[in-house]
Amino acid sequence: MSQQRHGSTPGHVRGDDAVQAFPDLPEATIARLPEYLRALHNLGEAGADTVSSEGLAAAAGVNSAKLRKDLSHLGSYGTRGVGYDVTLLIEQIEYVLGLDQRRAVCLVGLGNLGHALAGYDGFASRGFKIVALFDADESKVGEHIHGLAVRHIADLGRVAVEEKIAIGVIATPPGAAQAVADVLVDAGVTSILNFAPCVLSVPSNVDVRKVDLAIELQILSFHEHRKASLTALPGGRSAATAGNQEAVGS
Amino acid sequence: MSQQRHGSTPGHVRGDDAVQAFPDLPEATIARLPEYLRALHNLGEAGADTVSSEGLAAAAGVNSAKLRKDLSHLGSYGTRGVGYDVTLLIEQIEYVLGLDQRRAVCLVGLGNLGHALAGYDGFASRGFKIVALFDADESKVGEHIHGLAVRHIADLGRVAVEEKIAIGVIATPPGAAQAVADVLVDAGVTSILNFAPCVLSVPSNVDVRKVDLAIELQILSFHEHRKASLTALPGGRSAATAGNQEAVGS
DNA sequence: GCGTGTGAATATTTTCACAGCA
DNA sequence: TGCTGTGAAAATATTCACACGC
Repeated sequence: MSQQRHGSTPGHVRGDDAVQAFPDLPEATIARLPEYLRALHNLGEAGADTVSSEGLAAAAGVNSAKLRKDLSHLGSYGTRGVGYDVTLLIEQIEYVLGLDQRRAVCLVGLGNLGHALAGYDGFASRGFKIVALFDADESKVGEHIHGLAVRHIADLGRVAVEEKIAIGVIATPPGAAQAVADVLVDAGVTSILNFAPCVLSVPSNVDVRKVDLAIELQILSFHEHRKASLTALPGGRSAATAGNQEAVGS
Repeated sequence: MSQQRHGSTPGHVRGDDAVQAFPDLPEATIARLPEYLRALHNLGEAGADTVSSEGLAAAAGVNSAKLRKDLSHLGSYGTRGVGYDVTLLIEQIEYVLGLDQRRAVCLVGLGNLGHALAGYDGFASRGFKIVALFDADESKVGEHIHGLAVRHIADLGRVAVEEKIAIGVIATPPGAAQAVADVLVDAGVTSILNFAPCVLSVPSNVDVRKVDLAIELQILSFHEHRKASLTALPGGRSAATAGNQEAVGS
């Protein structure tokens, strides 16, 4: 789902400069670590000191085998017969995700969505700080949104360097997104979260993740369509298909 | 990334009531179809009648082999030596995704994010119509947002049935999300898009997709962290790792 | 010749099932 | 005994490379 491949030189030629700061985690595992982290924080706040793979898996909505395999990639932080130490595991995952250092984020495009993102608590509370807002619309420049002044996009390059921006969030219309990405890249930003429904072209050292709300709905639409066609079938399996989240609501 | 598994009874026992309305498409393929569709619409508007797998792949940010394999699951809609007919392929993908019928969507939770979603053009323009807004906050009820009145969440069940809601979008705080999901499920809604950072527990016939903005940033943070640790290495590979989007920005 | 459609090869991810440690 | 950590097996997904039809 990530748009990038990472790690290891081609052909599996490794083991040379082997003392790598990171075990190279499977991409699928990385994508789940934040969910484990959130679940652990919940459990911690609820007063749990330790949690079993079964319990954490339920809280994170995965099955326990997958969770254990994922965590085993980080090393051994569990105790057999007991479970995982909540605090220790939080620290460990935060370290791996690089959340021990708070990263500066800038947000470009303050339309509907940009406004909402600027005010989204979840960023601040989970290791990120929005330090600058940009828009191309002169009439928006100077406006204060959730305590931050909107700057003109022409200042993006300079400010990105000054403020040591680590991640750029693009919430512009699709037509403007590539130009914004180019400016971010020129300013040395190597991670981009793109909400614009378009493909961005960036150098190979830059990571792009894309969130497209309409795509999510379209995927759901497919499943609706399919469910409808199944129930209409002769031997239809009573409308229910197999499998689902293992979780038991918090 | 989907939280559900779909299709086919366990153990691959199929071929009985085999005349299925759908080829059972791989989940990974389904997740990419909306992106192909968007790219095709762009190409169509730009005046293209046909497009090669190479061209469409570039516009969608994937490689051409993957694209051809994906499309081959839908059937044969290309012409060897020529490419794909843009209009025909659009129709075909829209049919498979069930976008030929416009689906009714309701949105629950009109905080920051909910507001933005209520006004998001991308929904209307890509096959969906928001037909109702709900919030638990009495002071918000009655307020008009982008032409729709906010209703009290107590009406959700009734309205969902009346309006034949196909998809529920949850943009409430995490503490309220499970209760909202329960109401949606009771009202017969079988597809949920969840923006609340929590796991939802639902029956197996209900599909849940989750979008968590902070998780996306945390995944990027991991890659930042790793890139930083690589450049600090002795034999570090010049900061650039392998592979990236094949796309050339529109 | 060009570019789709596809079988075969590879890579990745998930799941199983159980050995081993507290 | 209970639960982690992990090899091995199964299932999915991606990539290769080329036969085939326009």
